Order: sequence, then structure tokens, then C-alpha cells
Amino acid sequence: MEPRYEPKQIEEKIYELWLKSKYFNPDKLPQAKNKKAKNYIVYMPLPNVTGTLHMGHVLDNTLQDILIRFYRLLGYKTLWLPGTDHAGIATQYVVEKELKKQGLSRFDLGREKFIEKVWEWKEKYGTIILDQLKKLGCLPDWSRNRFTMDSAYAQDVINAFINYYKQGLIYQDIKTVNWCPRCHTSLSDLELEYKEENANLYYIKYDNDVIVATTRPETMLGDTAVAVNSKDERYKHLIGKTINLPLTERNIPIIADKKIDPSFGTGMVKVTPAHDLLDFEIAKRHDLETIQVIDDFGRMNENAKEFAGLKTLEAREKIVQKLQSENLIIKIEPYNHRISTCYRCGTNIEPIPSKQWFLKMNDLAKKAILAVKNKKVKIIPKNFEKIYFNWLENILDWTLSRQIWWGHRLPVYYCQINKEKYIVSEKQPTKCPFCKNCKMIQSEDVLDTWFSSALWPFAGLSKSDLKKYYPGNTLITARDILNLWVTRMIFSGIEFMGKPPFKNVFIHGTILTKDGQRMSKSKGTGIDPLIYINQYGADATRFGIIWQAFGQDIRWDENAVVAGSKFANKIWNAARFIYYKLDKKILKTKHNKPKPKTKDDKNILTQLNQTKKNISKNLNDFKFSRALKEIYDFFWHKFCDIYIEKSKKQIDDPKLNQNTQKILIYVLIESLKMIHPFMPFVTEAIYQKFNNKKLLLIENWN
RNA sequence: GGGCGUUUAGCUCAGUUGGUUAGAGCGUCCGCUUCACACGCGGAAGGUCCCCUGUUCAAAUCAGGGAACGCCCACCA
Repeated sequence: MEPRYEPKQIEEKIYELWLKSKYFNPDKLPQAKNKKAKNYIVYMPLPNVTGTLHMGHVLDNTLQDILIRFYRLLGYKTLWLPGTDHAGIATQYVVEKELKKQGLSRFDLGREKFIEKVWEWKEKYGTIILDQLKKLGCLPDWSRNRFTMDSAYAQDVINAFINYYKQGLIYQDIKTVNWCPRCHTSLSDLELEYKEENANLYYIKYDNDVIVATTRPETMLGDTAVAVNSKDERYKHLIGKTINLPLTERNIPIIADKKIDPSFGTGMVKVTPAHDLLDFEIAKRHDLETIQVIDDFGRMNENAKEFAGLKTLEAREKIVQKLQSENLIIKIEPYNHRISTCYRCGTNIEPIPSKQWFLKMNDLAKKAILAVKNKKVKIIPKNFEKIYFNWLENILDWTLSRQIWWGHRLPVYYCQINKEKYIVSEKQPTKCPFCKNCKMIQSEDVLDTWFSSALWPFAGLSKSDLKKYYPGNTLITARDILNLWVTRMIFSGIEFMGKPPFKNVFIHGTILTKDGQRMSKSKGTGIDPLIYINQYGADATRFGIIWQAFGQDIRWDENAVVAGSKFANKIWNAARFIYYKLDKKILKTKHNKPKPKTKDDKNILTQLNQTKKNISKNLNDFKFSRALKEIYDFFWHKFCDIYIEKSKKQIDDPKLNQNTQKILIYVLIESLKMIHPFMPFVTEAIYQKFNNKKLLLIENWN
């Protein structure tokens, strides 16, 4: 053994050993023969095929790997199901960015060619993260790896859609929805991000008595009413009157609605049902007309008359100028507010009316709420349950359809003659039931990518696996996708499998930079974890991240990785001491629990026992950092600093020599087992020096 | 506007049900190349536990109030 632990030379070989063993597959484990062996199942949060490993993946997957390795040692049949997500908008966006470098848009290529490009991208980059996970030492069941667009998976997606449709939960409607003019698609409420914007609040005189305040004057061309609060004494006399909408020939009514806040602006609000979600609601209540003035690409349309063709911001300027020339702008005051943007490309969202498919959420939400209330699913830490309930209790119907090209197309087929007529069908219909003649055309829309990822816990498993490996035990993920993904998996699982897909949801922290900023590629604050893996080794990197992962926010500190590499070296050297100090006979015999002969013997064996218990308890409670500190403290300060030092003298004593050797090797092997889930490479490498007949991977915890 | 979280050593963080001199890693200082490890060993310095008030024999810990920072949610145009 070298005096220094060199991870680079060892990690790859060790990983090969594990791969060869096939022990990542629960059916190939020694305990698979034991009918009483229980399952421990973790479904990996699907990495997107867009990118590369980041610190969040490192944390997320290390935690999962720890659990799987720990429960495998305990004798469970462990399944860690890996896969990748086609990640609709996200992947489409990165491929579009690639195309843009050549001056092309997806529309230049057309749908088929573009999708070919995306598949090329997927083939090229789809496995990068999975390969990186191998470097990290993560060992999911590679034999069961899935992609969310595999044909079996796609079939489950279609089945799910049809199932919901048959129950009457899916419907088509025209609503004002969140629209990304760049991605050219609708978005669900969860797919928005908010940005602070320094804007202006324009006070516009619509009539001598009617002054409205707005941040978006350009939408006024689509106004179909002015609204006041029905209790607002100032304006009671105006309700029911009709005024002329400036810059147009149209007359619009003044209406009363409870949602109007009398204290904002003048207390009078322009109502633009086509371009504001609240206004759309108000219009529904008052049966107002919807006039669209902004098109899919964020430009003014023909309804905007002389302003047609202008981008919204240009139109805003022009319209304000014109209003000013007519003395209709009373004042302009600076106003900060939050605007919604597309969570993938950052473009400002434009609410526009659009025909989309929706999933009724009421009943599904109730089931998901109940699952947590009845403790069928536990969310840890518990305060996240509030976020979960809050979202579900105020839920709106889910906009399922997207107008992008990369994804699962809706199993909806339209008649070519009567284009409003459609059927929902698993396969391309042979005959159109409406005109009896045409070849029906499949909907151009694809499903929200989260609709398919919501099915992951069962769509990722084969039929025979479903019986064995559903539901799972634990889901580990970050808080930002709790509702986007976890909640939807829960109600999908209940809906299609009759049971929630897992019992525990553990939400870990978010990794920030040392000065508390969010890590992000665009800000340049992201750190590539491979730097640490290459410099310090995978074990040290894992150690570093778990060491810090106590709370919800983790300010990344490289020093923890340094501590990890020192610890790996310490373990290596303690083993090296024992390896060279002990009689070869004792090394090779089975290491049964020895009896203590001295006070120091007794202490170390007691402490070992206690540490083992503490680790089990902490891992059971998802207190990973705590467990790591336990074993760190035991191994370094109790075993190395005290016992190994004392053992040097005991070995010199003929009466104690043999027994002390037995204790040394026993405590070492037991420690390797405890450290293994956290630092799998160095522990397995050492174990192989002592016993190359078996893998530490499948040792017995007790 | 609602909800949540954080605030402890120079830095990153522990501190479980209130109980001796408040801990770890990294850093700093001093000593040591001792035959597992200098990525080491032995030792040391370093804290108004954010502030105020209260409960208590006893508060980093509990209660009330406040401040700073951060996050999430919401249809104030």
C-alpha cells in the first residue's frame, strides 16, 4: 500500500468491479434468494438531457447513493432506478440556441428536421450526466435505465392522457394563458419566474370622469371595459355608463367587480381580457368581449390598427406619444413591480387567449392532499408540507398542451374537413368518424414535460417490475421541484397505481456560493463538481458536500472537500498500519467480534457499537451530515488517535498481542462498512486488500 | 399582501428534550520530521451565541417584541 491514498488510480478500477458484480441490480443480489428480504427503492429524479452535472446533482445523488448502499449492507433488496428526462422546453431551447449560432430558427428547419436535431443532441449529451454520476461513485441499477421518450414510456403517457380524458378530467378550452413569445408556447403557472422591473405607471384619461392607471398602455386597444369596486362610493354613479375608448371608435362599459382594489391607482382599472389573466376572469363574470391585440410572437396584430406589426414595447412608446399629444396622459410615475418570465429562456410572458388542453385539478389535488394528511406520504422537513398544501388547496386547472415540438404529442386526432372535430385515440384512427373520408391529423401540440415525468415511478418500470418494485420508499429532491414534479407524481401514482409512489420525500438544501448567491451558469457562479472529483477524488467530494449539508441553504466551502481528502488519506493510513503490523494469519481469518482484555479494548468496542447505532438512527431520520460526523469523529479521534496509539504498546505485550490484533482488524472492517455509504471508493479499495473474495458493497452491516 | 427560513469563533457550520469551562472542519499561532499518515502528531489563541424584554435556581436553547439577510407563494392592473 502506498503511503498516500491516490483516488485517481483507484476509483475507476473499483467502479469496474462493482459493475462486473451486477449487484446494482436487486435481482442479482445475494439477498435476492432470501424471500424475506425487504425492498428499499429510490427513484432517481430524472436528470435532463440538456446539461452536465452541477453541485445540486452531486448532493442529490450522493444522498440517494448513501441510502442505497446503507440499505444494501443491511440486507435489503435495493433498487435505485435511473433515467433521463427529455425535458421538453429545456432541451428544445438549448438546441434552438445551437441553431441560432448558424442563424437558423426551428421554423427554418421545420418540425421533422428539427426533432432529428434534438435526437442528435440527446444521443450526444443524454448520457453525460449519467457518466458523471459514475465518476461520483453513484451506483444505480444501470440495467433498468430509462428515457422518458422510450416507446414503453411513451405508451404509458398516452394511456394516462386517455384515462384522464375518459373520466372527463381533460378538456379543451380557449383561455387567456401564460404565453412565451420566444418559445412560442403556453406555459403552466409553475413554469414562470418572476423578475423585478422598474416600470412606469401611466395615468390615462379615458373620459372626464374616468382615469385609469396601467403599466401596459399598449394593451388598451384591447380593452373591453373599465372596472371599479362596487363598494367604491366615489364611482358608484358611473357604474353602467358607457364611454368611448380613446384612440378607437369603440365604446366600453363601466362595470363593478369585487376584485378591484380601490386603493390602487385611481381605483379605476382598464379591463383587457385578452392580455391579462385577472381581466379574463372578470370578463367571464361580466360576459365581456375578448379582443386580442397582441399576437403569438409578441407583436401588435391587425386589431391594433395603425400600431399593427410593432413589438409591444415599441407600441407602448407610440401609444403614449399619441395619448400625450391628445393630452390624455395625466401623469407618469415610476413603479416597481414583478413581471413573469419564461422559466427556461427568460423572455417576458405575454398573456394571450389561446386554445389549450387542461386537466381538471380539483379531485386529483384532493387525493394528493389526503395522502400527506393521512401520512401515507411524509415530507421531510415537515414545513414543506405547508408549501405542498398551499399549492394544492389553491390550484387552478393544469395547462397540459405546449406548442413546442420536442415531446409527447397529444393522442388527439382532428378531422381534416371539419377541423373543430377531434377524437382521442391511442393509435392513428383508420377512418374519420366525422367525414368518414379524411385521414385524421394528429394534434401538433405536445404535453407539458412534467406530465410525463409525473409518471416516472411506474412508467419507468416494466410490467413485471411493477409488481415487485412499486411503490418505492424514498424520494430525494430539491425544493424547487416539489410542486412542479413531486406533487404531480403523488397524484399520478394514486390515480394510476392506487398508491402513492413513495413513503418519504426528503427535501435537501440548495447549494449557494460562499457569499450566498445562487449558483447559476448564466451568472457564472456555478461550480463544476468534476474539478473537485479530479483534484481530490470522488470520496472527498462526497464527503465535502455531505459534511456541509445540514441546513436548507448550503454556502459552498471547498475546505470541506479538503477535509474529505484528508479523511480518506487517514483511513488509508490506518488501514496501512494494520495491514503491515498484523500477522498475515490474523488478517486472513474471519474477523469475528473479539473480547476486550483491557480498558482501552473495552472502550473502543463500546464506542464502535454506539457509533453504529447512531449512524443507523441518523440515516433513518435522513440526518446524513450528522451520521457522517459520527463516523468521522469515531474513526479519527477515538480509533486512530487513541486506540491505535494504545495498541502499539499492547502488541508489544505477549499476553495481549493476539487479541489486540484481532480488535484492530475487527474495528477497521466494521468502520469500513460504516464509512462505505459515504466514501465508497477508498473503503472498497482497502477492503479488497484484506479480502478480495468478496465486495464491501454487499457486506453485512451486522 | 401572505407564508417560510437563517442570524453562534476570521470563514463554513453543529449544538437533540433549557443544566458544568458553547463544539467541528478550514484558517491562525507555538512545538514536533516519533518506525500508519506533515493531507500527520501534541498544544494554544480566538465567541456580547443579532438586539430588547420576560419566564426560570438556570436561557444559544422557551415566550413576546424588534432588526438584518434570503427563499417561496399570490390575478394590485
